[in-house]
Amino acid sequence: MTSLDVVPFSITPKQEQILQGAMRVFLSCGYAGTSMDRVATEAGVSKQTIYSHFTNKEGLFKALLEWMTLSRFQEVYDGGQLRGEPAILLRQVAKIYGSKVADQNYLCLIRLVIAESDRFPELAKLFTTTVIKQGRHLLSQYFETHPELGIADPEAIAQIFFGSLVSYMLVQHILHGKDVMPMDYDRLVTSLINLILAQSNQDHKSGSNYQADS
Amino acid sequence: MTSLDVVPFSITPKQEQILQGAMRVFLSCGYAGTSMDRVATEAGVSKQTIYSHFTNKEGLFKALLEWMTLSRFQEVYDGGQLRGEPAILLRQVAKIYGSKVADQNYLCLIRLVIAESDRFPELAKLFTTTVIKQGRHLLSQYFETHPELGIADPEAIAQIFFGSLVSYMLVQHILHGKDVMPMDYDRLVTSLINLILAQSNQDHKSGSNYQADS
DNA sequence: GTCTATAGCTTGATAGAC
DNA sequence: GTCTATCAAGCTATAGAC
Repeated sequence: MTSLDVVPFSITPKQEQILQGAMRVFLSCGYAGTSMDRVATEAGVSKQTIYSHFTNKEGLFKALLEWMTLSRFQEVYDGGQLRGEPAILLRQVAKIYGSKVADQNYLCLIRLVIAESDRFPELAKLFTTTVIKQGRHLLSQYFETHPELGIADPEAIAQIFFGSLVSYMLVQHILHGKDVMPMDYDRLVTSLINLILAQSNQDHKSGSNYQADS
Repeated sequence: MTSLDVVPFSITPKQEQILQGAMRVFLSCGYAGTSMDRVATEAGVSKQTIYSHFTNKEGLFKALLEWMTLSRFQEVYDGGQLRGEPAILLRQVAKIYGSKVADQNYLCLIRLVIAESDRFPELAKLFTTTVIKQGRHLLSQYFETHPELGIADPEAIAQIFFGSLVSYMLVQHILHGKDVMPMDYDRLVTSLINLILAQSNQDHKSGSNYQADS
């Protein structure tokens, strides 16, 4: 029923031509706001050509988002395990993340995935699994192999790390936070790294600072 | 030109009836996916009645989002300054935030604001200013009045705090992360609070842990 | 103020020539 | 495989009765 689990992407030149056009329209107009006529014009093909390669509007949309999600992030996460000095590595990860995500096309992809997350939940899950889960897992593993950092819950801290970066991009660049509450990216990253690395400078009385009340 | 700066909201019963219907349709179908016929049916009025109260589809949409944004969050932020023991207060803020935002209608509002942030940037700015900026400011002020916490950059830490919560809600509930990478809210909040409060347990050699490389 | 009826246009999808 | 031509359905917005 769905081709999301295993995706052997082989794209013909014609299909890529169509997807490039579809990308321009879908990313700026959304799913409902995009007309197949407009896609045909933008891609430089006739409408029927689109329908012969992709079943219908829904099929074209799914193919586009799978294509963008997978092709974009396999170039980031193919490095395997993370290595290096904590302070330098964390800053490097934040820098790579910032430069990859701050790209206009990529921000629009995120916005579109969010916008259609109810109509196309499988695409949202694909995005979450491919992009966010893998990032969290890699960083979590790094924390686990560096017990000297004194991190009690690596998975949660990794989620906080990426979550802070995600919400920064979302609020600053998509929700126009840069106009009404600007904040320098380096400044945020610096505070974030100091926060995490400060764990290793104290005696580890883990969990002594709070009392859960549930 | 825009009525976003000062919003003296006085809604007649008829207008509220229309907005209630419009809310149901817009929140689940998006802007382009919503038809005025459907709104009319859902609200139990005729189409022309809508056009006589709100100029056009765009006017109805703007009025709806302003109404929802402002009415929802004045009940959260009217408490003024934050007070109390840090560990307890931070957990309380996270709890209130979690219960307010985890609401289905509110998640849909966020999704809609993000989805239309390019077509309606003013609405995105209103949302950012009303919801996120105010929260960050209140928490930042709290940190400033509690120097014993050893927080070097209150504004950045406040952004990290709310950013972690925002991205949790976004990834878990909107992007279906709860299905592919579940994480307990309390677990995240606990790690987050420990991270922030750990600053006070170490000697404050601020900025000694990293080296900026820009 | 609120309704019904409809104008004028665009939509997703298809048929048939080449 | 790719094109032009076309269909039925749905769209925003308005006109005019009451």
